[in-house]
Amino acid sequence: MTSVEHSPLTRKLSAFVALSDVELAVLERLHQRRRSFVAGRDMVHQGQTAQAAYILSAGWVCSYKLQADGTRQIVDFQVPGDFLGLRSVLLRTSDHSFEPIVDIEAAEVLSSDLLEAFAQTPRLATAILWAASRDEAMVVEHLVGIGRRDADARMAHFLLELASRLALVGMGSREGYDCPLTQYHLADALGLSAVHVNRVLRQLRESGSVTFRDGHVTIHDHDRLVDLAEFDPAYLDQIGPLLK
Amino acid sequence: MTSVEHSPLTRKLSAFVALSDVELAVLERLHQRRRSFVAGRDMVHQGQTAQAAYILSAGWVCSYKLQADGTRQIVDFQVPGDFLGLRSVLLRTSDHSFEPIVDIEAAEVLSSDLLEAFAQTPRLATAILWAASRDEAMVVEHLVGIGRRDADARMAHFLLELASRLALVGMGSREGYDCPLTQYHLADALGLSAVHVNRVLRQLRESGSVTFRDGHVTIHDHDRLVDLAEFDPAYLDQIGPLLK
DNA sequence: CGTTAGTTTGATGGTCCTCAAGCACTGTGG
DNA sequence: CCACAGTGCTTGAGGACCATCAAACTAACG
Repeated sequence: MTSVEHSPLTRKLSAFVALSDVELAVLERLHQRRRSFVAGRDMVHQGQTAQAAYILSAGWVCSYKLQADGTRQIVDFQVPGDFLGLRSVLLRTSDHSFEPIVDIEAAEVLSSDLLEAFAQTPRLATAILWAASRDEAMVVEHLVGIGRRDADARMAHFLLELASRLALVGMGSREGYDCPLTQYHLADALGLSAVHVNRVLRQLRESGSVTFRDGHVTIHDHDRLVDLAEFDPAYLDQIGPLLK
Repeated sequence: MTSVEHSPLTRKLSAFVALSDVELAVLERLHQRRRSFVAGRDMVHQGQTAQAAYILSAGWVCSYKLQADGTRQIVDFQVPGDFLGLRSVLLRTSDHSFEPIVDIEAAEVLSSDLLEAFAQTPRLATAILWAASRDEAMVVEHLVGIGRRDADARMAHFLLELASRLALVGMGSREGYDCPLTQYHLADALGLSAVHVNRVLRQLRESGSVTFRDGHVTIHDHDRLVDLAEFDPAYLDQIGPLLK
């Protein structure tokens, strides 16, 4: 490979905004402060005042809210190229916790780094705000799914969204992708019990739509899955170029 | 009353940030372009590229997403003092529709107005971004509710959140508030059927916690309701003063 | 005074939860 | 090398919660 290795975030943003060499350089410089976190130990706790955000470069993270009765609701997952706690930097809230699902690599981004980068390249600022707005749209879509889709459609939709997101950073395709989530993660994210998640997965597998097994999602029949989920990727694509 | 009449938004922001006279003036100037919309006719459609945001000054609005099968999910409600479509201005997406629930009064805010105001008073910019982040936290809490609370708790939580929000703009208290929503609105927001909403309301009424009738919510036993909902208002309060 | 929008209640059934138990695999210590 | 505990997956049985269908009732409105 002769080309420069780009970070997943760079790759993601480049899919939507043509970034100049200068902008690319600023973006890569945001990745200086490298950090590692081990699976299972929360990076940020609910209620904590965080002063830094992270750019995830390898591994998976989930952000969740714990309830008084012990149940938890996973709000969303972060995959390589995603920001983590961006809102907590721009403002000062951190209303949920972050847990690495596997050992992860992330770049710490201080508030000052970010503001400086924004000042240098406004177009980059727009691109990052775009990414943040896309994340928000995903939360809204998640809300719709839990409120108005049955378990099968919810699962199908979720697996398709992941496929889209991972494809954007070169970690999957329409045929499938690696996925370290357990059925408990799926349950906590989709508002189902782990037992029912298992049954839904079996149902999807036996119908020949998709198989989730041994950390790998295999999409057998993409069209059928899209039908089942009524999956409309508009909320992910943010139709049309953001910046020319 | 000898003091100046302030807009609901001003009132809301003032509860969290001490605004100077200059900042108050800039804020009031954002309210120049007054608009009216009639109940039931969408202000913004899903997919439309909106160039303006609105500050709601009177009436209620809901933002929702329609699905292919005809069901809809209400993502949140806007009450006086709330922004509408703020994200669509900063970026350019409008992934859901806005419907006035009653006839409303709103101030149209152009992208340029907003940027100008931000440039003049950075503290005001922070305050408005704070409000936006609070809205986002409400969506997250809504997600948690639909995913992990049963119908009674969901309803109780919803009614308490509204009480908090309305109290902030002087339109209600711990004892109750006026509320123009129908049981269909509640159903679409809470991910329930209208029939079940009715039963849940009856159950809450008969248990002496809260009564929702004839456009008015009466909270009989605030503590019981908080218990039932496991309501923790931390996500609304954004603890501590944002700016001194 | 019929029409429409919203509320109320009953009956029935499906989706999904809970409880319970067994299985496969991995890592750990005796 | 084997017992064992831990984690995650799988399947069955029974039941709760909530959806759906159906119908009656009220109030507002032209």
